[in-house]
Amino acid sequence: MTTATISNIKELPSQYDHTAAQEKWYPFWEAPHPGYPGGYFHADPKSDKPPFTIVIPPPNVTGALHLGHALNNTLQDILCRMKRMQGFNVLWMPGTDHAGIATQAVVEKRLREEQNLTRHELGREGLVDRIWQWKQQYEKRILGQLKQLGASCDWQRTRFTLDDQCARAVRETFFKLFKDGNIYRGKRLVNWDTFLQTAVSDDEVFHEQVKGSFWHFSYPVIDPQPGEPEAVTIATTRPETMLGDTAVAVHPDPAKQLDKVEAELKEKLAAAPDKEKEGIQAQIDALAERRETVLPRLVQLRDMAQRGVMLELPLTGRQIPLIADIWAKPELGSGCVKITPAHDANDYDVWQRNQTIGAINILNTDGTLNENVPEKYRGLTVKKARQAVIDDLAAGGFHDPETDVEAREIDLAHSDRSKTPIEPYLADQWFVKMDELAQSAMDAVSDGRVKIIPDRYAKGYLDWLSEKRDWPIGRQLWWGHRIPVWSKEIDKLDPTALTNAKTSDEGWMVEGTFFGDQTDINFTQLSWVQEAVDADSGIVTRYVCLRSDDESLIYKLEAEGYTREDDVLDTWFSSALWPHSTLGWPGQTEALETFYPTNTLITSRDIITLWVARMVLTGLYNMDDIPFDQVYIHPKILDGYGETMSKSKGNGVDPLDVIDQFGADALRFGLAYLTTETQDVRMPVEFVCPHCNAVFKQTKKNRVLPRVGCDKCGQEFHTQWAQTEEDLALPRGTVTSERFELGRNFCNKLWNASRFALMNLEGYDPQPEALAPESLLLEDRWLLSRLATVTKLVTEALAEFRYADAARALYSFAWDDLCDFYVEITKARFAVPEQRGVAQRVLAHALDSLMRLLHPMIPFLTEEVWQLLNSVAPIRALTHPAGGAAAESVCIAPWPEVDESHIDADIERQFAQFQAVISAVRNLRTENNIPPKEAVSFSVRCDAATQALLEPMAAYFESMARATATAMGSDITPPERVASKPLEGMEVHLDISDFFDAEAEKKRLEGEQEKLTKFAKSIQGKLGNENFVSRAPADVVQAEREKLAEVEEKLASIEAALKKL
RNA sequence: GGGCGAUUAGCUCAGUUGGUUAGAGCACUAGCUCGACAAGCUAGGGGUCAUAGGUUCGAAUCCUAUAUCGCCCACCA
Repeated sequence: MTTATISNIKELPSQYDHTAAQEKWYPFWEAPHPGYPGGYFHADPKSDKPPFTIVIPPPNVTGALHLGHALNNTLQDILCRMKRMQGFNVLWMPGTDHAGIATQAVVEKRLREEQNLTRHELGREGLVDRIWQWKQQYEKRILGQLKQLGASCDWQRTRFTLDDQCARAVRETFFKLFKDGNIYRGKRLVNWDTFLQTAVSDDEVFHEQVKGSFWHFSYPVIDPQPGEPEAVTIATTRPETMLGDTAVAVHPDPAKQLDKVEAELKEKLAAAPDKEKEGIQAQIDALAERRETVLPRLVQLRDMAQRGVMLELPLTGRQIPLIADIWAKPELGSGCVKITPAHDANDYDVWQRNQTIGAINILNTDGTLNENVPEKYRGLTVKKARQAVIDDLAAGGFHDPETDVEAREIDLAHSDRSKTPIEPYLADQWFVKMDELAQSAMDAVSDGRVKIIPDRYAKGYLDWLSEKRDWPIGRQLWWGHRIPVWSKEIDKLDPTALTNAKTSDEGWMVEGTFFGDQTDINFTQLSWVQEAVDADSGIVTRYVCLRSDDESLIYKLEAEGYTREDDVLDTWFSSALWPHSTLGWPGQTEALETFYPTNTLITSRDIITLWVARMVLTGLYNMDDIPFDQVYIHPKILDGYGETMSKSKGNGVDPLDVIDQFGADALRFGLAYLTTETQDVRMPVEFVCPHCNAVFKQTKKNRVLPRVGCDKCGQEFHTQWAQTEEDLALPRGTVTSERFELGRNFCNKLWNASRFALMNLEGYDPQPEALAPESLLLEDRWLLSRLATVTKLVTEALAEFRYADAARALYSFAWDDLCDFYVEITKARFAVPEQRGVAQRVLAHALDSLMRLLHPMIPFLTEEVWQLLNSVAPIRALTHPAGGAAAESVCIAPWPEVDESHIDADIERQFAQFQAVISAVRNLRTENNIPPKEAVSFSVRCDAATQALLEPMAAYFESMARATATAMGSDITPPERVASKPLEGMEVHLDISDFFDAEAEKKRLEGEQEKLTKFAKSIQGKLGNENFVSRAPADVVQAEREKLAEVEEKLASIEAALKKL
């Protein structure tokens, strides 16, 4: 450990060396210490301290961390470090997330680019191996970044959502849900990429306007009654899908719907600006016309639908029903709409409401038409089939190519990865039933067991859950937890086909017949079965869910002809278990016992539903208890243009770049300082030129370029986009933000204030007795009062996640109070031997407390200073020095207690008078152009009490303003030539005989006079208002009167001074 | 389309149940290398609190509308 002596303290650099501190103290914290065999960050479940647990939102192993992660983890670390100091047994559980789609996509992309291989060529195992390699590399990098940041995680417990322990929790949960009947197999529309032959998630889909057409067709009505329409007209942009139509819909109450639309339009019209009124009126007129032309027909059709009328679906020989459904819009087109549930999301919803119509999938996985369409269209691509269908419909008289087609811009979905159009595709899918689970998670928040902070975010959480939409959990990927279900089509007459599978608590193997005479494995404990009958074919499929990953069991199952599901589980399925799976569940571990439920979750708002809600629900389901009792949602970091930071935009900032340049402490303090309740953090991004170190703004243009030329020196450097060897040969330009200068400057200020204190603690004597209160001077009591106030404020603010408030309070205390005043004052006191001791003790104590209060935000610097303090002044308590030496590390030092007895408003007011006089003297000096080196003298007219408090401060006026107080009191006579400044209850006169500049002083006084006159007028205006005097509270009126008197007094003295000039 | 949030100094942000002359950091101006700190010190300049109404003795703060921006969700036959 550091053994600092006074002499080497004098050699400490005048700039804080963040790199050295980071390298020194992180390993120190992780090393074993007496009472902490696993290091300070390791949580022992056997500890008798109360537990405090946070689980990290596991970062994706997709890539490196960005500033958003830095913020998220800084906020968690601040809380953890504070709680540790407050005597809690803190567990911060670290880990990473396998992030199915994102990670697999990144690795596949690399595979294509580097080796020109597709995943199919590599095979499932090969690809998964590749991804594991990627994961090892990035996990290391991510965890390294967190350590650089100073995160005090319990690294010995690091987990990964795809490791064995998490896998066990996933299987157990899936099994439980399966057994409870909460998992079922259904159909789901997915975004199908016919080129890559895979489903892609919504956020991997981009929309592009393309030119297309809008075709009108008519479907004949079968056996219309006299007077009824003989055909219905529908329109589509995708004619080929008509081969999969299973119904045509009309609105169930077209008249009412038209009324509703009209009412909405009228409302809009009333509120609309004039320029839009015309357009809206036209729409209303069109609507009125529709009532005449279209509505009677729609009413007829609606009645026909209710009668069960069928339509002929041309080209297919099929008949489809006319149905009544709200999806049909009477205000649009013909008012009728074709329903293709397997290839359109809205039509899919219509099917959900009208189950009998069925759904027909007409596509193969490669995008060609399948066996569900008439033979002549089979095998055709969508494009070819479209033309064939149009031609055949025209030939059959169902479509007139001359009149029944119009050009239209279509917003077409494309796959981000293959850039080909997306086909909505009906795929088999596993679902989790959400009704009860969602309700339980809603209840936990509505009844306050889980508190979401700020509480406005609870609304989104509850709204989303209240839809209780079943959770599709399968993903057509290879990277993830493979669904633990095996299936086989079985003969209905198979004697092992079971009917009681779902009802028996013992499982389905009651008779032990499944594996013949196999009795070596207790299969019933490890599996559960569901059976499904396909309505059309009558084929029975049996699904066996395995709880264990026992190889021999799997072997036997597969030997029986069962095949495993290809799909893996949604990444959120494993993340949802994070709070309990990481603690060992389903094992009944000591850690789980001690640390579950966890206390606080800190995350960003975009995953409240995807992640937070699901953790609550699985926590309640698996553990029968909430996973955490509060969730703090922190702001997002945006760039200088107000856009979210992302790698793909190129506006991301690597925290390591910031740490290199400014230090982890500066990064952390800067982030905490910016974390306010309502605001997102806007952070202009700059390039740092590696050639000349110039910093210049990143623009929307240059942020996506592989090479950028420096604004200052013109030389080029490469960015994150560099791919070619040529670009990469250039030096790398880092990306940063000047926002962190605040933190760096503050750290440097703290460092130098600490250096000053350490240098002046020579001969420091802790003394066995408490410091006698009467030995404290005004400034000592003032500092202690401020310290107690700030301690209270910071403690309360951090408990309520008001990070910015805490950071601002500490910044202002350290800089404005401690450095600008107390330290300056002690310079004079240290010069006087008999005043040294008390000032040293107060200073050491204040610095000690400040380091502890700052440690959660600024861990490295505070540790550095703490260790130096320990070597110079090991005992620093003010009132109980017998308690012995300070803790061996600030990270386990007790959190400062608020000493209420120190808080003294009178003292603070008195000190403010001193500050006002100092400030007045300095101002008068500057305004009268008196050089700083010149000594001046001044006098203060004031009452006896003020005189008593100011007189002992004479030495400080000398040292801080180079001014000698010549007279103080009520009857002083200022010298002939003075510059005067009236203050509250005082008047400061600076003797300017040697620097007399009548013009300058006159100008100054007149300026001040003008301001005060204006102010006086505004107060007089208020007081002259009868209503104000009679209605405002008496104390407010009184305060205004006193204010006015004050101002008038000041004006009088300025007038006097002017007259004298 | 629905929901949420924002708009305060050139920039990034504070501003407590409505009550001093609306604050901070950066940037800017002037001056300062006195033994903590030039990443600093001292003193300054700079704001019609987005706009329009309303409530009130009194509005940056409360209400209504508008504009602009951002985020989440839904939708786009």
